[in-house]
Amino acid sequence: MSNIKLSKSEENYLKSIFNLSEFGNKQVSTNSISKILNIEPASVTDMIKKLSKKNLIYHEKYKGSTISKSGIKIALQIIRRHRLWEVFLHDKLKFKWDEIHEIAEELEHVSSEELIDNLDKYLKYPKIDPHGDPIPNKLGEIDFVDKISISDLKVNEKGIVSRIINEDEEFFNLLKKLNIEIGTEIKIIDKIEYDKSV
Amino acid sequence: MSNIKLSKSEENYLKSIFNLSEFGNKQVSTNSISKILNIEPASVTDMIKKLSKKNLIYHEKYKGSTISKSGIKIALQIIRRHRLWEVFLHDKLKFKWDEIHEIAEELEHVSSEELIDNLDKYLKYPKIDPHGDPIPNKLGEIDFVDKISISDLKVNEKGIVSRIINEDEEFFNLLKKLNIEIGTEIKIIDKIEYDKSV
DNA sequence: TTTGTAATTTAGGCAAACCTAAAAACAATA
DNA sequence: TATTGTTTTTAGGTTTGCCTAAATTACAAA
Repeated sequence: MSNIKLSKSEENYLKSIFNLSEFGNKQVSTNSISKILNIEPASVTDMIKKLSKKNLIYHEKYKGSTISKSGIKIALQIIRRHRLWEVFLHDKLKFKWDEIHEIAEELEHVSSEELIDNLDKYLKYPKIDPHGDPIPNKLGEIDFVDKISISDLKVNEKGIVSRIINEDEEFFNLLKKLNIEIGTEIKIIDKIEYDKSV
Repeated sequence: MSNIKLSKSEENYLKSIFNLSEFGNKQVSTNSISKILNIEPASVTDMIKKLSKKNLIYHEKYKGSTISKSGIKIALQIIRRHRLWEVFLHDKLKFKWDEIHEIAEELEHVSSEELIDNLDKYLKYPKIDPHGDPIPNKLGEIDFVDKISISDLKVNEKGIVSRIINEDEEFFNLLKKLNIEIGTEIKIIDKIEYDKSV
């Protein structure tokens, strides 16, 4: 069951809805999907109808959308593919960690299960991707690791960068200039309210 | 110039036209494209118009199509991607050589030049793919190797299988049963006219 | 040279995934 | 509660890549 091949678009919507919903717990507004995918709200409504008909999400008119169990399952597989490809691109093809996202965004839609399983094996079943994000296994299970946000660290406390969430280019460049990568030990020197400095 | 991103469809047409044209030398009929791509002739005509407008092929109404220089260039790049991915799938991910074609068919459309260059490097610049077909380099140049067709071998002559052209499943299965792979030494025992036996 | 058939093109349609403009529902607050 | 502003949906288009049916052209055989 649930082996209906989805289009690239459908996959991207599902992934976004999953991400916005915080593991399927929150209702997601049409507007937020629109913003994240850079697609007009009217078009988002179209796709919401389509995904609803396939029971991948539930939709309450004018209220918002919730991702279903089977929707979550699929979203986790897409995320799994994405992150495995990121590991490959970074570890094997020697791409910088700030160049891999875009390419993985394409590769994640190549939909051979055998391909992903063999890739997983080849990479020795990695648990996190080069950004420090956990990689779901074949069953969609995620190995969580204790982590706190840098903005929750207090002044003078130390930590090790294990995950970089913000994905815009400016931020990437800032980190690059500061030589900050996954594994780098950092120490909070000062904090600006509504922000944080390192 | 010529850096207009092509759609998956356009790429597939271009690749087929190139293959049918024998390196751009022959005119290709609408019908032959239709058959190879499993798309109705009327639709092929549509796409021919589109590719003509982009100067990737020349078309004489009711006569046939010829691939242009820039068309060939692009086709070779697609073939390069396809064959590099096949090497990866076979050598690294340990797919059987008869499973790789279909997956490479998808991967070849992921259009990052840097990705392909890094993959090429990672695979140590292979010259042939697991089927024995030559892999064009970054510039589209191909390293030819002397080869003759098995049907041109005479009775009792020996040869080494270096390339398997026929791509349908039945034929794959036959070769598998006979344990024939790239590199296998074969000897012609008998010949049936209009066919060949090993 | 005519004619019949096969190949090709034209014409008109459809689904997917977008869009803009306008209507409807909801929410916030005066 | 009435009004205003924001979100969401509906309605109607567009492009891409396909389809079927019908018309046109090419070509070979009588």
